[in-house]
Amino acid sequence: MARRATVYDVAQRAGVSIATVSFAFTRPEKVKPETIRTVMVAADELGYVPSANARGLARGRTGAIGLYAYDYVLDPPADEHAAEGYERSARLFPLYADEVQRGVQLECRSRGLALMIGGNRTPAHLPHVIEVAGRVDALIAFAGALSVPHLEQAAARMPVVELGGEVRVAGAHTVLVDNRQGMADLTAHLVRVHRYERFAYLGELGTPEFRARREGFESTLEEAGVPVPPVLPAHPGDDATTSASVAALLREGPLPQVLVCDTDQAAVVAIDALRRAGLSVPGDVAVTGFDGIIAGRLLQPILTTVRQPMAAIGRAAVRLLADALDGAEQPTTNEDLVATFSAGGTCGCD
Amino acid sequence: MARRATVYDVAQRAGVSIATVSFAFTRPEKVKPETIRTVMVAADELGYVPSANARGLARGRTGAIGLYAYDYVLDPPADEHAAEGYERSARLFPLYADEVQRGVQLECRSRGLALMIGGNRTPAHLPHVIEVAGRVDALIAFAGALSVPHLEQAAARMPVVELGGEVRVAGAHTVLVDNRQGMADLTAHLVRVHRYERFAYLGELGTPEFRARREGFESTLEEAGVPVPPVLPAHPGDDATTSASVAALLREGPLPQVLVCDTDQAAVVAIDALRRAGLSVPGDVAVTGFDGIIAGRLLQPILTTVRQPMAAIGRAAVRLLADALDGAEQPTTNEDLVATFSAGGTCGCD
DNA sequence: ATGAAAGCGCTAACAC
DNA sequence: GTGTTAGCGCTTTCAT
Repeated sequence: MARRATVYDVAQRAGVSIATVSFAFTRPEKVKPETIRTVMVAADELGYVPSANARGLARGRTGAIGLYAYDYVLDPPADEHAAEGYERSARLFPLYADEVQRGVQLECRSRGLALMIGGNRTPAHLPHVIEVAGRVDALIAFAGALSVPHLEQAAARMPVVELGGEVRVAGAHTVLVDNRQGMADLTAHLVRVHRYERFAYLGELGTPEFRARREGFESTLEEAGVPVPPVLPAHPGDDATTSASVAALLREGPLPQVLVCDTDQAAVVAIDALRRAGLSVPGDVAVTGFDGIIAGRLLQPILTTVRQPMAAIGRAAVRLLADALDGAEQPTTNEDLVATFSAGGTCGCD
Repeated sequence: MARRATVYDVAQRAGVSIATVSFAFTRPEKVKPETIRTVMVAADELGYVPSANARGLARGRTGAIGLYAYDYVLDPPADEHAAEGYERSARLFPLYADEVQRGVQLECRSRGLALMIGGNRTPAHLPHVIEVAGRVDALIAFAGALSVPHLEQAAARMPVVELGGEVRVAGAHTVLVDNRQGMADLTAHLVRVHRYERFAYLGELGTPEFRARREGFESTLEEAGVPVPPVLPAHPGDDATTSASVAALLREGPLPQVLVCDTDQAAVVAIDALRRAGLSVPGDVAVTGFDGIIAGRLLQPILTTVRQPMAAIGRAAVRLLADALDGAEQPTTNEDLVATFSAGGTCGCD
């Protein structure tokens, strides 16, 4: 590749100083129109492209924001076998994080912000997030994707917003969705409308949002005097575990009346597993999810779930950061969004 | 936000020189283990995060690659009215570019590359792509998203791969899909199996890939001695035009037997428009698409189309760039991928 | 094994 | 309105 043209080259060719070149690009109103034209011509001829690195160094800002997501959001199946089922899995459709990312992209675009999406394989002791943090002015992180210390470290040097979390880390802004209430609404529907009494619960407690969902579930059952089932393991991105949990449920019987899953993804996998086992959903077992991903809307019948405003979450995060970036040192803000119960057919309705 | 700690701070705290700090991070084998430990401790205490900008400046590389997509890929509906229909539109589902982007992300991630997704609102005369180009080591661009001069300008200073194009720009690598053959296969199916003779064609000729599709269509019809219809306008991201073209078709009659669309997105919109007009697809008019997006698989019946290996396209692009980046000055490579005819029900099959 | 010092390309005072 | 110049934080010879 040819050596990149620099301000010096352009300045020389245009017969002006490098400062003038710089001004011509960044503060055209301070430069004589004719001079600007001369500079632009020289720049074009040289194919000059300002170095974002140098600019960022000098300005102390990069003009980009970072997005840090879970690993599993992007990870493809490891082997060929998995890859086969993969084609038919929920992963074919955009999941929660994909939808949120789309919102982030849209908002970044309309604000002229570059978006940096982090990689991995980072040098030894540096957490992956640093890889991203070193090149952006602000950071968006999915709740649970970063340890609290790392979040705090990042928040100490730049605006950070945690997405969908329930924990308010010192210095980090948050975009919250009321997971607890959403799951409570869904559970209440199952108890009051369907009169279910034997529940099973598929999910995990690894992040604040999952815990909030579980809480909404537990508290509603307790209020209704319905026995609270244990948490059977299911992790986003690990469909095998979900299937295994369903298998265990079938093996150990008796079958619950309804299987409440803490993500749509788990619900989709669970329904598939149940149907393969010859059971009807919702005939033999009702199933519910959480998130509102597309795959759920494509099931027959449609998945009963709690819809998160995913794109809005992403947009809100960018908006928060953009404000923090040009506004003064703001107090940490928390944007609250609602999660809406959405009755489909898998809960037994219709 | 607190001032970021720099190498100087770390060096001072650890009682070493900045060079040693730098070495400790980048060439640990050249530094005494004990020194490394001292440095790391100091760095941790200070919450030191290397500045990617400074590093990039000094090294001449950023470690990031850029993705430049069409505007319409990301643009949300402009007004509220549009936003309403939006919910029901194909845009709900990932389109061609989204699927390709996913492939790009996956591959970047597994290679430890940061991915920069460009914004807009760029200073006057600089094309948007420059905004991205200034911050990355290599660039991926969708065919037609950039003018040839811009592509060449970018290619002069960094590895560039053009996605899905048919034109081989000087210095740019390409990932090609045989659009011509794909469309020829589809058209042949319509001619031989269904014996259609009255065709309509919805699409555009604005990019090499679209032109290639049209060529595959035309040549197949010509060989079969079937009259070649004109191109009725339909542009990705502009569903209104597509609907208008369908309306014109209905108004001006007689109805063709089959409507060949050069994208799935156009096909989905066209089918919707036809059905709203009280027509049956494929009963009254058969319709076909091109791309293989998810939305097409969800139609009743399934959309007949030509499937592009979208994720594979994205991955191939990154692979190409990564090779170019660490390999020597390579000749421009062209990766060829196939587009597979996929018979659904909208062509009249079943 | 470690330190000194010269850039990398650009911005932003501050002069003129 | 334009030029001079001192950094921005890091890498990287070249000495030591």
